[in-house]
Amino acid sequence: MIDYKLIAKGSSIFRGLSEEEKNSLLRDGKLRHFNKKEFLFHHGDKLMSLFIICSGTVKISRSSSEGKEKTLNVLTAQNIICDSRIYESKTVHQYNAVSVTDVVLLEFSKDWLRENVKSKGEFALNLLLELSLQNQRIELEAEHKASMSVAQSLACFLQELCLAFKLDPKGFELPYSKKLIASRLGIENETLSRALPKLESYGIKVEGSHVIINSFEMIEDKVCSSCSIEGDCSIHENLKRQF
Amino acid sequence: MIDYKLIAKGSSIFRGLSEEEKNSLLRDGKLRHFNKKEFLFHHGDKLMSLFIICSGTVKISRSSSEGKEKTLNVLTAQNIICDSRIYESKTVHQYNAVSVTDVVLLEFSKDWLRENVKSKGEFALNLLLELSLQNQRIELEAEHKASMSVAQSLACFLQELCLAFKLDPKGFELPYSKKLIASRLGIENETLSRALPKLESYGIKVEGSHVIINSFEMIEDKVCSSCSIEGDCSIHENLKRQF
DNA sequence: CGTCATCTTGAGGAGTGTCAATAACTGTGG
DNA sequence: CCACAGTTATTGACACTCCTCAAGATGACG
Repeated sequence: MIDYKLIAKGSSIFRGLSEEEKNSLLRDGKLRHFNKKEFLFHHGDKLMSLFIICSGTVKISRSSSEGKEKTLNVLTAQNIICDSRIYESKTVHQYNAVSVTDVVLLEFSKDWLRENVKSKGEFALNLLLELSLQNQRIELEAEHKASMSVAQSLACFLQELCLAFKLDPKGFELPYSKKLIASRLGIENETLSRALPKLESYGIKVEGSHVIINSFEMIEDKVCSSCSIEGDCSIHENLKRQF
Repeated sequence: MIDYKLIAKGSSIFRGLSEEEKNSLLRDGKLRHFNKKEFLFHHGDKLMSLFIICSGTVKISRSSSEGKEKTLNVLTAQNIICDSRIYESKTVHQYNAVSVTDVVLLEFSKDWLRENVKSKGEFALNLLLELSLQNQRIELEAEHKASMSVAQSLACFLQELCLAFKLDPKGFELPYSKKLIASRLGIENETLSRALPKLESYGIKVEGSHVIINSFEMIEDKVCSSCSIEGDCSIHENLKRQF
């Protein structure tokens, strides 16, 4: 029997809280199970809860008016699924959330969130930090997409993936399909295919779904140079927590 | 003598608070004056404060490694200038903030913010809402940039501008230069110039800096359809507060 | 072993960035 | 008030990147 609450306890939104506080907060969570390719919620559903992922992978997506589906994020254990509209008084989900694998979640109500933000100052600060990190990630991605070629974005993405999943750079399998990666990067499948051979110039070799990373220069050169002038770059820390 | 604190009191982060609370919070603000084209802070400066704009216009920008400057946002009275890294323990600014016109601000310290988040639950909720709206704006813009042509983005932008500044659609002057608009939209000046004539098909005519908007179809069709399935679209409300 | 989804490869085209030249505007000092 | 310099805006030619459509190739799975 896996202790899902123990996993959830490691989520960043509980950081710095006492054991009692964590347990008290977690007591209100409702355990939910989903099979793969199930919708956790649809765009347009009434927004009632936030979730903490205990196991599995969840895709956050939106389908545009032209029928195309854009993947906004791919989340795994200890990440929270929290539509940022939850802080508005009465709204609907802006996204779809679909399980990629089998998934276990803890569900918390909107009211639980508001109550605990008001009464627990430390918790409020954690949420503000979480939201601000999300903010930074979105901004950074927008910036990357504007200023880098597809090959560069992809190199960056693979290196982040390797760090986030703690995979062996000397050789690992892609944790999810190229189709999902393309959608996540906001490009077409064909464009992704064509970018793969170009990665050799960044010290990355991809054959099928097998990846070998010889250098992390993209992250060193690009991400860090754009995030801070000082040497103490916190982006790697943040990346690990946000994937 | 203008009462700058009265203007600041109207900022969204104080919403729902009592008069006493507002006054107590505002008591800690330090009034700052800047001439036009002055830096409020540079990318890399130690992050110490947040600001509320009392009058004037401020450009938030970042200069990329290739020396190009990207405008991330343009802010005016009652907006807050708050680098989202303020919620991290010890960091530096990620952006530059430069005054476009003469500017008056109220400055509040990072510690002031943390203390009041902890002790005033309603204030914490306001900040979470503010941050989540920022989040939504960035996401929406990224999405627009990916799915719309420059002419569409521009039409959208001008219509938002008109609403945000409460300008007369039948004829108004651009509140800031085309160069700044291009930078704000993440495009080249030349591309902006070439997009202007195309706006006629969206019911917008631009000659020099004079703009006439005959219909708001872009906002109706594009923005609202992408933000919510339900009829009660809150984006106009949000737009007005975020410009 | 056949079916369906995923992935790869090719050819063509639309849109935006780049470079360069010129025009319009702004502000300054004489 | 004008002359000048510096910025901002427009227009043209061209290159490059990515998207689209189309056809195969590969792989997963019943």
